[in-house]
Amino acid sequence: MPEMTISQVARQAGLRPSTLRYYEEIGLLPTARRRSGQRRYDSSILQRLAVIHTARQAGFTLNEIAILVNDIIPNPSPSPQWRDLLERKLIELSTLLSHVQSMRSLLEDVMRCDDPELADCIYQTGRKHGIVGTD
Amino acid sequence: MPEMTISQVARQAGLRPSTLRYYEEIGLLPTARRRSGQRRYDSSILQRLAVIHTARQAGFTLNEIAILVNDIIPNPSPSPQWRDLLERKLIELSTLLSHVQSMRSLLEDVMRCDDPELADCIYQTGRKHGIVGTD
DNA sequence: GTACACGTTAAAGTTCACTTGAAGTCAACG
DNA sequence: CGTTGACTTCAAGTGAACTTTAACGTGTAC
Repeated sequence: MPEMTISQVARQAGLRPSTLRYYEEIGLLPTARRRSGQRRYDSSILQRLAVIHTARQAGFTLNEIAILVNDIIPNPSPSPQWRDLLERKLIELSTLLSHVQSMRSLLEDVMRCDDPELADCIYQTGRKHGIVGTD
Repeated sequence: MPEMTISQVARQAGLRPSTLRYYEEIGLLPTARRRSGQRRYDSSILQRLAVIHTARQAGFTLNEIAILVNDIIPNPSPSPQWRDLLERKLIELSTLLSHVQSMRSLLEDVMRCDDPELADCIYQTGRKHGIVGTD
């Protein structure tokens, strides 16, 4: 089995070793086993870090991710309390989705201004999206 | 014309007055005109705040938003430098989009576990998304 | 055996996006 | 005229997510 050191994992995940230690410290990652004091990981950590990364990008806080991966997923607790949390988070995600989409259309509009009427086009785009005033 | 005070704007935008002062301070909002020392806004500010809000949600930093609304949109500068920035930001947005979508599908999968086999279902979902190990 | 790369912890520092607190200004009300 | 309430500025504080620093340990290479 490929035992990886902290910096190997960090390099592959695009993180710093300090970040991995920090994640472990706050309970987002399980305590890694030690080989003479040093952390050793196997490759499954990478998938887990990918999930954390995705969740981060999707606007979850580290705390929320810790709740998700430590409490909600592995616990067979029938408590409907986390259902509310997930429900709220799903709603948040869909508003986030629409915000990302409208932001993309704004940027695409601005990008499309490659004609000679650059200034005008940008100005129109700005007005369309409510960035410049309608003075 | 409806001249609004800072707290009226704040209430309507779902922000605190301190946030508006802060936005003005860092140049994200133009210096508001003063009526005997106090800021006065007209309703166009709300649209602008909405754009800022959308951009925030879409993962832009306040600094990036300031560049977008102050430099890129209103300037007829043909400098292709901001084109690169926008290009990068568009790419970021599409990866963000896919992250949001996969996060949503993860949460939806977890939510769907409302049968008697709750523990198993959650566990399967966790494995499917690489949250629990394949030990 | 000692130099060196890489690891460790604990504590303090950094950045971002605000918020809070102190001290003061201003207009309207009684 | 005084007090109330909403505003002002400026400085310091906050929380999240890390990073940096200092002092120390460990295994390999020469």
